[in-house]
Amino acid sequence: MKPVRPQFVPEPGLDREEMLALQRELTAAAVFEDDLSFSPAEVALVEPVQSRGPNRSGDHTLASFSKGDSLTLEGDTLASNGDAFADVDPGGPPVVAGVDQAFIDDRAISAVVLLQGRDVVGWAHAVSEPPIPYVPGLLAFREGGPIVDALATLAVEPDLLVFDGSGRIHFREAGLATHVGVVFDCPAVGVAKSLLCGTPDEPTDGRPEGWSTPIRVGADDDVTAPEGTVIGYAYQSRQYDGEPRINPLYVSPGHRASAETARELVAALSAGYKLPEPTRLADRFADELKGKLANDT
DNA sequence: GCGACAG
DNA sequence: ATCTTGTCGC
Repeated sequence: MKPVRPQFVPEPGLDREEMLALQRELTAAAVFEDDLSFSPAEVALVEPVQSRGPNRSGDHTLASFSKGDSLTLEGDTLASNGDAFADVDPGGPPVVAGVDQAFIDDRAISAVVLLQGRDVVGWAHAVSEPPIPYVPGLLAFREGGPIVDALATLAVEPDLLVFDGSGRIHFREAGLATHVGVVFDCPAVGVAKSLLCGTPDEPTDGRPEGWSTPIRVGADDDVTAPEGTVIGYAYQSRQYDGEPRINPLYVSPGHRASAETARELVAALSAGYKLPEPTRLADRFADELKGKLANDT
């Protein structure tokens, strides 16, 4: 896929004010309403993808992303591979991309896994040097570039992008999911493991599986959206029966999805683990790449 | 000035 | 994000 709005690609070398300015422009282009070509029910998963047997084509194994995953090191963005897409079913369920990152010293590994229903139909990755350190509110300028590079190698257009990080739950409503979603003008949702900003309607501790509560802009919250706006949801994707101790997920719209739909999509994509399958698999993929990269270098 | 803050 | 053993439970 190609960036539809290259002017918003997070390039290195910007100072803080320029990054903030870019985020404000980006937010104006973001759509926090449903503009999807499918419904959450169409991406519903019942069981974890990795526990299934050989898929339709029979040669993908999630335990080792073994098909076409050789690493090629060249240039600043050192590697990417957008191959292995022969298995996409044109008439099948929506294609969902999960995106995550891992780090080794001063290198960032961006990993993308493509899911169509319960089939892994492709993956891609990019290795690069993070332009800036982690700064709350500026994550897209640290991880966004390599992610765009990896996504750009995809031979098919995903119907949905799922990120590990916030979307609209962000000081300027311009989290990683929103930023990259707008760059590709692709429906996107953000899935964070902790809350960046905003206020839950109710306390989130010890909630049962399936529970959720809105995240709103409170009077004391430093968020550009009007007070009272629902910018996301706390969603309990998994919980233990006995002593509840799993924290909820913080789901928010990235682009072209409402907060409610973002929550429903994440619920439909969850299959027994805390993280929804796309993000969980991307996380595993990133770890695997990290291991291979640690040796070779 | 102090605090709080995705990954 | 990353550094990491054992441990409780299905």
